[in-house]
Parts: sequence; C-alpha cells; structure tokens
Amino acid sequence: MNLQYEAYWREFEENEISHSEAHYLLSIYSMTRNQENLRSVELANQLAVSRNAVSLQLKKLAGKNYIKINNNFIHLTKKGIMIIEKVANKRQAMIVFFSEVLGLPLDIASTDSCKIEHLLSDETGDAMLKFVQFLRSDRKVVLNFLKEFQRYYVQCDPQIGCGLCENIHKMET
Amino acid sequence: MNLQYEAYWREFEENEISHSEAHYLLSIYSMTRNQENLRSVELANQLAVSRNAVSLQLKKLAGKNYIKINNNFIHLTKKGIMIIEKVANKRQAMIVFFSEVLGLPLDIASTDSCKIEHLLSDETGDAMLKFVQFLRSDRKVVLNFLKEFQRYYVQCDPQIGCGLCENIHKMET
DNA sequence: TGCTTTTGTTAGGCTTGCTTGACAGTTAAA
DNA sequence: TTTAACTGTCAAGCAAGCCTAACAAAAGCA
Repeated sequence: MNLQYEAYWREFEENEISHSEAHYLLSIYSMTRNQENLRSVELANQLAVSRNAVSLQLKKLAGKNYIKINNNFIHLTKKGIMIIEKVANKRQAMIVFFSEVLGLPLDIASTDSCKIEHLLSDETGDAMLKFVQFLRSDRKVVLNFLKEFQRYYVQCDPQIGCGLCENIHKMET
Repeated sequence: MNLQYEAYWREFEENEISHSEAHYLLSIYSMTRNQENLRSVELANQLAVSRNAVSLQLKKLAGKNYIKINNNFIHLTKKGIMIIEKVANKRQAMIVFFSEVLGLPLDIASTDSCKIEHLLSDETGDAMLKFVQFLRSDRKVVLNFLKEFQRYYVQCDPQIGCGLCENIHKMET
C-alpha cells in the first residue's frame, strides 16, 4: 500500500530545461545583446567549458529549437528567448527576495538563485515577480514589515552592514 | 580577459548532498521514526526505485558516514541526522513562504520546495527559518503586509480560494 | 531437511554532460 | 603559396544514478 508513495521526488529531473541548458541560453542571450555574431568558441570561454562540450550542447539546443546556427554564428529563436526570459526573471526575483528581504549578502543570494532559477515553476515565477514589484512599490506597509523583521532577526550593527539594514536605509532615503 | 567569466555556474554540481541522496536520507529519517528496523526493500518501495539502486546508494551514503547498516537494518548517524534536518528545515520554510506569502497552491509550493531544498545554502536556510518564525509571530505588521500584497496581487474571489486569502483569513480569526 | 520466496548484491546498459585527443576545415600571415 | 593558428566535430572515457537480469544468501514453511 505504501508502494511508490514518494515517487514525486523524481520530478527533479523533469524540467523544461536543465541547469546546463539554462546557462548556455543565458550566456547566448546576454552575449548577443552586445555583439551580433556570436561564435561557439566565445561561448566556450564565457562558460568555461571545452569547445567540444559547446559543440554537443548547441546541437541539442538547436534540436529543441531554442537556437539557430547560421554560418557558425549563434542566435536565439523566439522560443529560446521566451524560455530564457522566464528563467532570468525567476533568478532576478529570487535575488531580490534573498538579499532585500532576508538580508543575505549578494554573493550568496546570487549563487542560490542561480542554482534554483530553472527549477521553479512558472506559477512561482509569476508570483515572485509580483512580490518583487510589490516590494518596490514604495509602500509604508512594506517598509514597516522589513524594519520589524530586521529588528526581529538581528541586532543591526551599522559598522558591519548586514545587507538587510543597507537595503532598508536605502529605501528610507 | 573574458575567460572563465561565468565559471561559477558549475557550482550547481557541488553541493553537500545530491538531490537523490537528500531524498534517500529524508525517507530514512521519516521511516525510522515510526519503525525501528528499516530494511532496504522498504526504502526501495517508498522511493519507487529498484532494490538495486538502493543497494548502491546505501553503500555510498554509508561511505560518507550518513548512515550505518547493522544486520541489514538502516540507521542514520548523528552526521546524517544533522544534515537532513537542515534540508528538511529549508524545505519546510520554502513551502510556508510559497504558500502563505505568495499564495501558491500547496502542491506547487511543495514540488518547487522539494526541488530546491538541497541546493540552498545554510545561510539562506537560517534566514528563511527566521522569516517563517517572524511570519508566525502574530504581528500586526505581518498581517497588514500580507493583506496589502494580496490586494496588490489579485482580486480575491472567496469562492475560488487563492491560498493567500485562506491563509490571511485564518490569521485574522 | 529440503523447497520456495524474499532480500540483497553484482554486472552490464542507458542518459546527461563534462573531459581529452585527434582530425578537418578555415583563416591569417610570411 | 605554403605554413601556422584558430575553430568546429567526432570518438572515447568518466561520473552520477537510474534500469534489468542473474545470482547468492537468508527466511519461511512443510
């Protein structure tokens, strides 16, 4: 009767894109904004993997229709842009939450967000985006909440700068 | 000069424990609370994997000193308990945040939390725990924050029940 | 005691995604 | 024009972690 009770845990492997794929697309996304003709060797340098790895992964991404390769130049497709903008939004929203609400240092906030960005559902992504917009909407109730949480969390030492404090100070001015 | 610029993204693979290991330990943790003598075949059923997979993974976990096997009965070590309680706390805190603050349905909140629980840093885990304690501390400022966020987010239809509404209604009574 | 079922282990295979080595095609420079 | 360097691809190998198949050891029962 207990059979397969916790089978849901395998869903970890069933995401729209893998962590590796997400970072390939994120790099392509940001690099093609500054530069028209992106070649795979530059991508390899950016991601710090071998040219061989890039060659294989690009083939996979092209097969899934996330990218197009013309004359060895790499471009995102509409589909690729759609999916990677969702991932980027999830990451950015989590960074804001971790750093500005929880008061975590930016490097930890960034690393953690980077690890989970591609795993969050679109529903969570949408809600996080709304949450961040709300945090940024300059409301008294937000400031009070953050200030009280800060008091609750830690004796704030302005000398050290706990991240949370700085964010609140910034919001107050 | 741009070489290895984004090498940090590979940290995804360098966590204290893997997703698979986390769920083996979580299952062992919860199963040994109800039952003294846990055998690997029961774990296989619970996790919905083959006995063979369990056999191999248990050897790995024993090698890392997270579990001990006596007479084919499985027990967590102190080290195993320590690490898995941290993971469980991270998961639980994220579930509360996703469902009670963002108003996501419990199944989405649980699935997303399950995917990321083992990836979050201990710093993030500690901060999340504090955050949840704060949410539960019965403060006016919390209620105001959640109510205003709810208004900001969505026209609340009590008929449908958006999760967020229910949580706020519960807190008000 | 001997047969049958249950449980655990070993071996080989698959997938993802990295690695290095070898090689082909292209570009640049003498 | 020939040589050197750069770029891309294919092959083989490794690691994690799953699978199935085959087998060994243990337990249950007549």
